[in-house]
Amino acid sequence: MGIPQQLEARLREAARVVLPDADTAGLLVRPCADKRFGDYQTSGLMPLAKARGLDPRKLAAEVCAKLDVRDLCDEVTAAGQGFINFRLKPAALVPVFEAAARGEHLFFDKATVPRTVVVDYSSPNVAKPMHVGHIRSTIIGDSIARILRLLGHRVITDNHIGDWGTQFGMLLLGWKRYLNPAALESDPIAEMERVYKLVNAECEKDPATLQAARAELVKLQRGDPENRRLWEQMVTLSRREFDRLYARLDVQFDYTLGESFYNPRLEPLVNEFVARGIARESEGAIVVFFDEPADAELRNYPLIIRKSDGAFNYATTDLATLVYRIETWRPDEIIYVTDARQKLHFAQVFAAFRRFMPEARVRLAHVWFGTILGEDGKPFRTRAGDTVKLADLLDEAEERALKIVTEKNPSLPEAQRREIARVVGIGAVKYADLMQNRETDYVFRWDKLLALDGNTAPYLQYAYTRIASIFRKGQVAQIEPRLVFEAPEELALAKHMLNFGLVLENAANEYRPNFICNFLYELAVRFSAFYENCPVLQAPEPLRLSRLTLCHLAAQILKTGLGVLGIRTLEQM
RNA sequence: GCACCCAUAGCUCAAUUGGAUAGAGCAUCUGACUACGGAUCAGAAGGUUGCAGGUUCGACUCCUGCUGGGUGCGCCA
Repeated sequence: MGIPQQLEARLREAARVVLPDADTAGLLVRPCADKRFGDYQTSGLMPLAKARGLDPRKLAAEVCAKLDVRDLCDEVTAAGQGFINFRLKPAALVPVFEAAARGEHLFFDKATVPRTVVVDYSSPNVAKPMHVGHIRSTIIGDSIARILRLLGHRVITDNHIGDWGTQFGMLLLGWKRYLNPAALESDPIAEMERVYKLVNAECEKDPATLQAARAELVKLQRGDPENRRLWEQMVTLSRREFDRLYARLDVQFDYTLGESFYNPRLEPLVNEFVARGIARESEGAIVVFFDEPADAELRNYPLIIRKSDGAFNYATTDLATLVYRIETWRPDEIIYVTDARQKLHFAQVFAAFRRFMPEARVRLAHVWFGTILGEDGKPFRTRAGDTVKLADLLDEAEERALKIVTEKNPSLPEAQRREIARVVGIGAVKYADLMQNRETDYVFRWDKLLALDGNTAPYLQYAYTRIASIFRKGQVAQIEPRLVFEAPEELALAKHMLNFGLVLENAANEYRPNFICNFLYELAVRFSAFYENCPVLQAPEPLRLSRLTLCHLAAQILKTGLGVLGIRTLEQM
């Protein structure tokens, strides 16, 4: 158990002595925002005092008197309106750090009760290029999956690709009429997109073309062998392109079960909804109405699960997907990572699902993120103007990084510079996206995504390489863990590391990778201060070993923390 | 029309169950390279947290109203 967790446990014990019947679940110990107060604080006694009509200062003082943390803290004080502040005793860090340096832990605990969590993210559409709009879902989803895995949970990632739907009528028609085989060879998705757009434009003017496209769709849906074959080819070609991008992004999926996978399940599902009275016919469609008090906010937003023409829509597919996941993996939780525009849709699907399987205890989370805006602050519309393809963005990022690596380190062989540029460029793009609160709208700016200075991934990677450089230069392979504190920068660095576990937990609970970015950036800032003020290799023993221990652990946290963001570290850059 | 989301420094963003004096980066200005990588560091400046009320010991955070922007709303996904 980590130090903040121990403080919290002791605090709760003391609070129970003073207030035997109190619910201490809300009694949390958190790092002090202002270090002048101490290292950790609790503000949780004030609500308890208020509920009982007690004087919060007095309560804090009483709990403080019962609090036995002499082994961990120099100073524990009741302060302000009813806070308790803790200041750690440097000696208390020694066993924790020595254990960490021996590889026994890295300042976090694995979950005692592992959960099974399905994470649904990325979900590109067949025959369309992945553009910047897919970056957030892919990167945030991947990071959430990595965080949960690090914390010891069983994670199942599933890429719910758009491989079915009405667009295939036009695609099939376009394929048959306008396909350029050579273009398909060199850039399949671009060519599929081209013929799709051609037919789409034609349909708007010419009813006959629209009719023909619909006929192709019907043939596909009825299992026509020719159309089925073409459709399979479209899916295969698209997935090959997606996989190329996922490889560049270092993103993997356990499953890629697209919408088409659920086709056989749609009709039986709708029938059961109707048979059980959850859905009913309305204006020719089959609709779920939310008339129960629990679903009051959806009262005016019914959910169509079968269209009046008999076809199913994405709500049907999402419900079938949900049921399949429950039956197949028995998850404790399912996480959907999509943009904010789908909030109502998921609220509807989740509510319909609760009616269908009220006994399911699964937690359903729609992890949404802000709309992508252009630099003018208006929504970034792919249809209207320039769509920035993800592949082009990554190319540009790597090019910029290569230029800088070549400037800084011209003596490195080109292959190595290219590899560094790849890790730095992709890392910068990911970090720029992950570091901000996912709920705020996302302004797409080349400069922001490709920035290599300031609070960016390269800054963190650079801190890591400086540490690697120390070990290289000192020819230090293994260290005997020691810990002595001389300079204030050493203590500040060490204390920060203790919070890695809290941050991982918070990031997992709130689905907010940016908490980890903040933590790592602060770690790197503290490391830089340490680096400026505390010579390592030239320090006399035992200071040298102690500083090497701090360096080693800071590097481990940087590597692991960047790792759960999907960002790699380098020994040299 | 109804619902949801957002508004924080010039710009892009943080702010850990409602907690103490709202923090970073970029840009601007001033400094620091004969210590382990200057993709760095130290410092300055920059704020009526959209407006007006309310709840609270305490509000960027919760409630109400308003302004401005965005998104969605039975047969696209």
